[in-house]
Amino acid sequence: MNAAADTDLATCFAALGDPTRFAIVTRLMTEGPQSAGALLDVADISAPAVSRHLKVLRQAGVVHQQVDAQRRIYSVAPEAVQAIGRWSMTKREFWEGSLDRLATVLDDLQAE
Amino acid sequence: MNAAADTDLATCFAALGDPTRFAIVTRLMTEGPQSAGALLDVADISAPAVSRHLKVLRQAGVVHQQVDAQRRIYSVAPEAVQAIGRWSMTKREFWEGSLDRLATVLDDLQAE
DNA sequence: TTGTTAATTAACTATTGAGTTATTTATATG
DNA sequence: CATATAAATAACTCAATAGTTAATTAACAA
Repeated sequence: MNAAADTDLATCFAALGDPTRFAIVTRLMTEGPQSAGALLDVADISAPAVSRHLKVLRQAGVVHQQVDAQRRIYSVAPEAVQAIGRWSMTKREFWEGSLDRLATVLDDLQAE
Repeated sequence: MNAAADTDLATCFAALGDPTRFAIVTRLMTEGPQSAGALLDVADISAPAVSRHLKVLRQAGVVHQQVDAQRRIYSVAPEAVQAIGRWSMTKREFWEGSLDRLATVLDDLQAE
């Protein structure tokens, strides 16, 4: 809601705006936490390139890093995805005529 | 849900990732639709710069343009904000233990 | 110790992107 | 018609970013 939170959100969007990083985050969400090396095939790029993308995501607070011996295990930060959802929801008057219809959207999601 | 939709979402995130563009979108949502000229003071930049930001937002589907004589009136595209919200919601298992708690979050939002 | 694996950092290149001023397009108005 | 207003496009500069290969750091294993 405040200026600082908005800045963080824009940073978050910027991090997710890169196709490779979006693919990394999608992969981590659908397949669960994995190492930097396991993420190498999300795009046809080198290990250092993936490493730098992960650094951007980490600094934006989109992913968390967990050390396991030589491996670094990455996972999606729930708070980040939640923050994006909250942003959309607080602006919902722009995509919904009334709060009543929100239930319908949620019902649709459950039906998927 | 499909690959094309994901690409669009990443484009959307990229558009919102720039601080100036995020400010433009926030302004349009809180104050309602307005002309390119009226948006000039969202940042200390020239009119052509604002114009180009609006073009990026329009091409990403984040804003709509409406012609009114010489003026171009811009407004936030509800579908874009909704799409972002849906993305977050479909991934909610990463930020919520169960669907039950979703109601609590929505209650919090209503209480704001 | 020595070698292997995992990942990051360093150094560099090429492209993209955001900004500028000047110009063009289009509409309204004296 | 001539001029003013509104916005976009053109042409350009500079900084940021995404990619590369080579080198470094760190932990495990023979």
